[in-house]
Formats: sequence, structure tokens, C-alpha cells
Amino acid sequence: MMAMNPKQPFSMHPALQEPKYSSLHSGPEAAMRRVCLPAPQLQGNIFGSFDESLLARAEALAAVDIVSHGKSHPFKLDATYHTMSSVPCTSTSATVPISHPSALTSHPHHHAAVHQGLDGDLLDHLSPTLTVSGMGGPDHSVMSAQLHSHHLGAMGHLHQAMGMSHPHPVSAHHNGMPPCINDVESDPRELEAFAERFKQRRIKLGVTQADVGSALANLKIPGVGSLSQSTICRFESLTLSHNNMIALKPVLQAWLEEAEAAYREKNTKPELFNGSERKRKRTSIAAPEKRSLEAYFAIQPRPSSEKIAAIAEKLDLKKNVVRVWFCNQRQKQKRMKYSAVH
DNA sequence: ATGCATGAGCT
DNA sequence: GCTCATGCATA
Repeated sequence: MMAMNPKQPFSMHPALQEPKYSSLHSGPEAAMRRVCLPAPQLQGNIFGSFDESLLARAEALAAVDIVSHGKSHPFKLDATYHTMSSVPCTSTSATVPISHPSALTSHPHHHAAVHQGLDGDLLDHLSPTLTVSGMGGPDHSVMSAQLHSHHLGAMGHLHQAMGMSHPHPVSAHHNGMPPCINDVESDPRELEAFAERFKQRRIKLGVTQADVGSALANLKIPGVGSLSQSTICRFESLTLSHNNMIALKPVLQAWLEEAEAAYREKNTKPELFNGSERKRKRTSIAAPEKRSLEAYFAIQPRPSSEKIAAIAEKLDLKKNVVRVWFCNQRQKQKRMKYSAVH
């Protein structure tokens, strides 16, 4: 069948994603790690030497937390946590998603093209085999939700078309422009403002986050498929990575334009549908274990495989669960949360 | 709204 | 095995 590349959407190489943190290991995480440990190279040794004591300390901390703080422990590591994703010049957006010509992202001065394209040109030449539909069609309401029928990896084709599989650095294509363009669109302020505007207008349209997600596929933008309610929600609450926010913005903006246009000329009639079938189980880590994990995380955000195994055993959790927990925790730290800094 | 999970691409 | 984008499941 068609090879699908669900994840790793519109992003570039990890190394290219955060220009400012370039170099092999110096990612935002590395920076954080630095505040926790003397030196990266020593991590292993130190940790290895004091493995037991550290684990014990973490446990002790977790224990103390339980009795003295209850829920509000000192190791609260959530989204609001940090924020170091303030990309200077968003060369990122150049490598972003819509690897498309006049498409949504790109030039700061071509912003208008985005809007215009929505009504005609863009979709027109983007959908050779289909009439410009999206929200335009009578029965092509904005919220036609046709998901639920696919399996785990069937969604999010948003990715592949968006640069990943390219051997070349998908940068300012059609214009040979320098990496530091899109300053306007990538401006944190602008993003934040857009996210809020988006939510506001979306609600005004009477469209749910899930509706938006599924409606995106109707835009017929190459490489842009549907998205989940989660992602739309995270976009609106700015809890996605900066790069991700920038990548999604043009797409959501395109949708918004069309949705409002369609709303004006007629009356979009929401037509949801509920279906269910699959049942993926979600592990639920108990509060005490979670506190311990947070304590361990505070000491060492990037435990080795062995440490993870040790922690897993101590907490009586599956090693993979612990590993994923750490991964997710790191990811949380990196989430952009402008509100926290702006 | 958010926790845990998956999977692609990279190292 | 990590990061990252994203999703299902659930509180």
C-alpha cells in the first residue's frame, strides 16, 4: 500500500530544529541538564557511583513530599515549567510544514497571498483532482468529521509531505531566501495572539477542536491531513513546541479563513458523528509512584537504561513505562509556554 | 485538558 | 534509545 509516515510531521532534522541550540548534544535539555549536574561527561560516573544513594534520596524526597506537601510538591514538572524555545530568527518556519510555494508560511511580506489563496488560487492549484471544496461545498461543512474509521497510523499525513523525507534542508525554497525570514509569523507574540484569536473565532463558529482537526483534511493542502482534538487544543493553549506551533499556524489559519468564509455565505451545519471501536489502554501511574518519578527526574532527567530499569523495579512499574514517562517529562519541559515568560 | 503511547527519523 | 509531533484514552 502507500507507505505512510504518520509521525514526525512538518519538522526538519532534529539538529536543524533548534538552530540556536545547535551542536551535537546541546539541546535545550542539555542546558537544563547543566543546571543539575556538574558536567555531562560526569553524569554517568557520578550517577553510577552514587546510584543507590541518589535513588534513595529521590525516594526520600518523594516520601517527604507525600507527607508534608501532598499534591503541591517541589518537583512539579509541568508544562508551565520552563521555556527556552525562543528561537531568535525562525529559520525554523522555513523548514516548516507546508513545503509549498505560495503556501501558508514563508514570506513575511506575502502574508496576503495566504488569504487570497484560500479563496481560489491556492486551493485551486492544490487540488487538481478536486473542485475547490473545503468548506465551500454545500455539504462540505466545516465540521464534517470523518475520522474514527482509521487505525492508529492512518492519520496525520500532515507529516510526510512536510519536509521530513527530504535529503535536503527544506528551507526557503522558491526564493532562495535566507533562513532568517518569517520573523513576522514566527514572532512569539504573534503566535500567541493568533492562537487566542483562533480559539475565539473557532468558538464563534460553533466548531469544536475535534471538528477543526478533522476538517483540516478538507483543505486538501498537500501534506496536510487531519489532526486530533488534542493537537488543536494544545495549539490553542500554546502547549506545543515552538516549531510545532509555527508549523501548524498556517494550516489552522487557512482553515479559519475558509470556515469563516463558508460561515458567512451560508450556515454551516455541524454534523458530528460518533464511532468507536479500538481500545488502547492507558497506563495510570499512581500518585506515589509519580512523585518518586518526579524526584528521580529532578536528580537525573536522563537516566540510563539501567537506571530506568532500577527505578522501574523499585516502583514496580514496567521499564518501558518508566522510559516513556521520562521521555514525556523531558518533552513537557521543552514545551513552549509563552504565558510563563511573556 | 492532559497523561501515557506510538512511530519516524536520527545518532 | 533519543527527540519530536501527534494521538488515544481519560479525568
